[in-house]
Amino acid sequence: MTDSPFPVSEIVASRRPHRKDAARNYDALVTAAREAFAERGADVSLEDVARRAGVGIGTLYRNFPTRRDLFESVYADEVNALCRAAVDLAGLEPWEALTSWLDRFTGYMVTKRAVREALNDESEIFQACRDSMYAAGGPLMERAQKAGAVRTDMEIGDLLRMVSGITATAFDDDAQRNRVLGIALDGVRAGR
Amino acid sequence: MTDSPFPVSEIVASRRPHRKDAARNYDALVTAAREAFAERGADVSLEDVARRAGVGIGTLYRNFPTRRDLFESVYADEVNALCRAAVDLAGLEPWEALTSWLDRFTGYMVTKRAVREALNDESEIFQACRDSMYAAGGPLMERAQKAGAVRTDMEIGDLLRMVSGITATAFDDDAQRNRVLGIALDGVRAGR
DNA sequence: ACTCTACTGGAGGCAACCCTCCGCTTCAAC
DNA sequence: GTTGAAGCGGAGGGTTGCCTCCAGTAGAGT
Repeated sequence: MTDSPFPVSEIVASRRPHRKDAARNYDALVTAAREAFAERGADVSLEDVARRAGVGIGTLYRNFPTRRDLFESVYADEVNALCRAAVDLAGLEPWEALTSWLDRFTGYMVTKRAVREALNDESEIFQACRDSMYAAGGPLMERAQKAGAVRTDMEIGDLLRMVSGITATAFDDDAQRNRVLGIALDGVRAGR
Repeated sequence: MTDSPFPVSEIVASRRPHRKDAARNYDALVTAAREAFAERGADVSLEDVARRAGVGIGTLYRNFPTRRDLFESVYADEVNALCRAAVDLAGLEPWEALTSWLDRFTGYMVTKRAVREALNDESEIFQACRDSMYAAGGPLMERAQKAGAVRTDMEIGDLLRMVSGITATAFDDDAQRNRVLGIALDGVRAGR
């Protein structure tokens, strides 16, 4: 919509079709795919996604010629939301702001099982997503570093990989996941 | 073979068939499967595994009626090796011993992409694997805790999940992976 | 050496999913 | 309101992987 400092916004907008029914179907597909990826992993059957979205399989293929195209759109959508969240957090204390954002990160990243691979993908759109995410999270990180809350021998990419790795693994329950994440984040704090 | 404190050893031994050709094929299958899982993920085609092992698909299915059976055997094999490694490390300094073992952990766990799920699986054999692994790693952990090297508000299960989560994610290179792992392990050290 | 048993391997039927294609429908511009 | 273009959906052909079944083969005890 409005211009944004994050390249991913352009991409998200440019892919959505113009006609009314087409746009509605496009949205339904992305939503359905997000849910499907979240609960059955990144290799759900595309037929299943189309069914969830209430559209024909042909419509899915017209919008997303390959599985990757679909995943890219879902992912870009989440990154986009995440970038906007980073801006809203500027008011908080540096460490607080950073961890709150990481919280959102684990929340939005419903596609997390597949994010692992996306993080190292060379394609243009993933590049843009990564750049946008670093552009969103980098400042929070640097601010926390300048404030002496975060060690200076690491960067935002390290942190995101750490967090996404941990949150993507299976735990007994959320309590354990948070505990472990907290421990790892203790390693991130400055001054040991 | 010889009796061992780790339940997983029994299981590994009990599954291997007696006849010579059968045993040879069994071994070939487990090895082929380990390689295949390592390089193409846990959903390789079983036909491919059989081909790698140089046996017919029928032979594979006789030994391993389901994909899960095959994965269990590969996994149990690795856990078994890992348990034995833990015993050998008793001589080192507590912290050193623990981190060396974690090193082996990430090395042996070629099946790591699938380990994530295995860690929470309820089946008998995974239970035994988990128990064995905790029995092997637990003492190293506790020793490090008694020595004041590791924080006391966590246990071996937390640590293994943390490590396996991080090592299973994609990184630019090994240097980054080790750096991030090191940071997380700093959070594990006592006395912050 | 012989036999009986356990094991072998791959042909083939089945199911799932992929993706294309095209007759029908809906939109929006005029 | 008309019309042409854009979009719709699902039938169906192709591919791939799963798993069974059984005629043939090789090991172990005698």
